[in-house]
Amino acid sequence: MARTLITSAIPYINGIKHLGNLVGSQLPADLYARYQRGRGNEVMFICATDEHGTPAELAAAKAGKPVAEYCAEMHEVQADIARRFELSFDHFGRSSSAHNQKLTQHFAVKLYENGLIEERSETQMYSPTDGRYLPDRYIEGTCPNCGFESARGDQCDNCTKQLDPVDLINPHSTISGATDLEMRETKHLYLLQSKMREQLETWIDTREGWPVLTTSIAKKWLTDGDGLQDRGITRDLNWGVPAQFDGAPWSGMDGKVFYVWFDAPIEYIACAMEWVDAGKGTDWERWWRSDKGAEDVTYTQFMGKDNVPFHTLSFPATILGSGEPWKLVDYIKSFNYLNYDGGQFSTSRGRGVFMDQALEILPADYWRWWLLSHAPESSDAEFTWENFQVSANKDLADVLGNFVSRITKFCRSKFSEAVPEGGAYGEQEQALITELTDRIRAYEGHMEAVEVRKSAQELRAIWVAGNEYLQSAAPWATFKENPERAAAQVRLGLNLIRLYAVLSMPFIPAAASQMLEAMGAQDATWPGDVSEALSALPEGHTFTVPDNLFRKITDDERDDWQTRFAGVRS
RNA sequence: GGCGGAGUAGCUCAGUUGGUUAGAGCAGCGGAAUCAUAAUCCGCGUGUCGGGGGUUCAAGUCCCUCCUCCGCUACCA
Repeated sequence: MARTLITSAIPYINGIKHLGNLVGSQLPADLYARYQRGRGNEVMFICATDEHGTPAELAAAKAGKPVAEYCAEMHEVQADIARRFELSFDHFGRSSSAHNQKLTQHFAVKLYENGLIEERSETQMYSPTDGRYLPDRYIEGTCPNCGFESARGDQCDNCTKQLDPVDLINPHSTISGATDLEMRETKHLYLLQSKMREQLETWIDTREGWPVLTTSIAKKWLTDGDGLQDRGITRDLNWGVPAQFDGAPWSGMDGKVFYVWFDAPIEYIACAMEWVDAGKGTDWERWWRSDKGAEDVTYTQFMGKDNVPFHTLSFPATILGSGEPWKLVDYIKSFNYLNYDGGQFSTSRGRGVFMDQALEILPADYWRWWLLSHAPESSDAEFTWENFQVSANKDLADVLGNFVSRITKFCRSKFSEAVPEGGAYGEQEQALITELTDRIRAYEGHMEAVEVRKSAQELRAIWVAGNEYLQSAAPWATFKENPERAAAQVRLGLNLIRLYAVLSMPFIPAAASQMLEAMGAQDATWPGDVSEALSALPEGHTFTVPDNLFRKITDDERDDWQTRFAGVRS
């Protein structure tokens, strides 16, 4: 049995994520995990909250809570929403876990021992009023280049020129507005990624079939300017993995923590340890240690394009640089951005639909289907309410939902709520089986290749094939002259419902479960031989007519939502 | 500025290593059917493949150039 390790980029703790965040990592990762499980493979699907860094501290302060308490609460909020979206994580961990702290420190020691970490002194903006060092983008001032008054310390939004905070005229803190900023000398640990440039480039160059988006971003960072740069992996913050600890081969790092991008990917591993603690499994090493059973694991990562440099370069540098046999990623699936109705989704400005709001409006399946069938794979994609309404109504309600409805109701009215007996499958049925076999094999191919949109397209075509069959077989007509023939046709139709449930489970798990339940199906194994799969419900097997699987989105609702979500999230 | 992605039918998008009349879904028009959620099925596409130039027997696909949109640009995560 093949084993698949799947990780989704871990969402930042700072608030509820919007649909763009969801479709960029967690949702496609869930699709793939569900598919692999459906195929009978052993799966470990990991996600967590990313809890460290300046924004977490500031959000906690704004909420008037200690940061640990704030993170614990927000973790629960995100975990609850993930459950309601039916994201099937085997474990949803926390980057602030004790396991991650210990493992992060372990990696740092190994990297240091291997000559890949060194101390460097630098000067940083410090704000006495805020009592903290300020990252460049938390400082604003007048751009020395174009005179724009709200230029950020890292880059001017007006003239796009890259800046250094010390260049700004009248610099001030964006947190407090304080202007008494001063440059202070501070010491940090640097990960010497430049020493690993060749090794990383060779690794990237030998990956096959990776998305262009993934490799092009990685190559750019490897070759741009002087090539891959060393990176500071500590920060002057209170909240995070302490950089000074028992057994640390350096000193003077008191009061500093590791940079969130250093410890966040390590949480992928630590999360498996949390999974053991939670009593969900016993052996995390057979997933993560090549010397302890993970050599035959296939590891796939999902993320938005902004995460690519850290997953193609920084994290592999950590893994490879440790010199220890940790599992390295086999395939990196990256996504472009989803835009919202002519602009960007914006967490800070509250623009667009957020995960909790989406679920207040409609069940998860509607969102899952639209988002996945329009996943921003080849380029940025756009969410519009009209497109959402049309897709959901047409694909889910009309093509799939109505198919289930028409066949079950016809059977109930002309036969009973049991699979009709008599008659036999003939040429027409054989033709359908042939078509479905081709399409299911194509569907599998697209899923294996993590081609999300193509998979959705193929699944839809599989649903359509059922309607085509019913239309040409016309059991309502044959019933009048040849009830036996109609019985066989309806029997096939009912079996299609069960088959569709199995195939659709990765996309729309709730509806798929309803279909299985209505059909009283015990067997939900993936179809090998389609002819066999369409005999799973035997003659005389009882079922119930389910409620309509999907209701239609009305024009009024669409207009209402469009207005409601146009402005700022309250 | 640099780098990357994108530009194909009214809309959303497919188009492997260049190879016959450029495809799908939706919308639109016509028809069939009446089991079903006014659902379904069938038929109907003359598109300067962003503009221009080039290579080739052959270019949506390769090369050059220009235009437009988006993203990244290393201390947000």
